[in-house]
Amino acid sequence: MKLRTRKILPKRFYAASALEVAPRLLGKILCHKRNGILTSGRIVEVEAYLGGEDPASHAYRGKTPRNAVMFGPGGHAYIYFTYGNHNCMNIVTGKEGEAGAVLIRALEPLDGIQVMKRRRKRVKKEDLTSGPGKLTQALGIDRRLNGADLTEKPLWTCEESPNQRVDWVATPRIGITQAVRLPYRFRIRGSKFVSRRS
DNA sequence: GTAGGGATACACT
DNA sequence: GTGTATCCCTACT
Repeated sequence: MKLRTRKILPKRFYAASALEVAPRLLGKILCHKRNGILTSGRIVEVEAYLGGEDPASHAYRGKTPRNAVMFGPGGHAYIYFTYGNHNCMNIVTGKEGEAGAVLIRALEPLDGIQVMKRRRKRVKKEDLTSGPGKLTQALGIDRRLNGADLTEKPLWTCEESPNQRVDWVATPRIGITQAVRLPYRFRIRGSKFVSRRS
């Protein structure tokens, strides 16, 4: 991986609503350093989840121990365990007290690809991070990082060039049973690394 | 197409 | 405290 200047995204990047922040996260880079090993990937697919007005959101029925960080200030990680096997990572958005988060659905692997292959027991680059449960496994992210501040190590988000243009499309979210028609899923157009389900 | 897997939330006692 | 329906999924057939 060639070294380029990567700037950590500031807190204010996450201050807007999940619907606004979600497309802006496309093209940004998610990094995790664990045991001295860096793994990272470019965000190519996300979904926005709002608060009380979004029936598909964990925050829809109000604050609980699980979803509490969704109600905190933006710029933190909301990580939960589901289906008995998988962790999913969201990025909390908005101000303290208002719920909202962006689910990271897929990445394009950048750093630590050999480590990802070992963790995933897969060799194809397209199989490493092309789904929300896959990417947390590849990057070694689990619930211990729930609530982590994304402007600091070991888990953070950054960008290579501030004004880069990203060509994206909005489509309905997937894997949910409520509010399935809302176009709250955002993908980089043409990326090979987006998730498969639809 | 579906088995697998475990946490969570909520309705009940 | 217990029962149970559900879940922002993956890997296999």
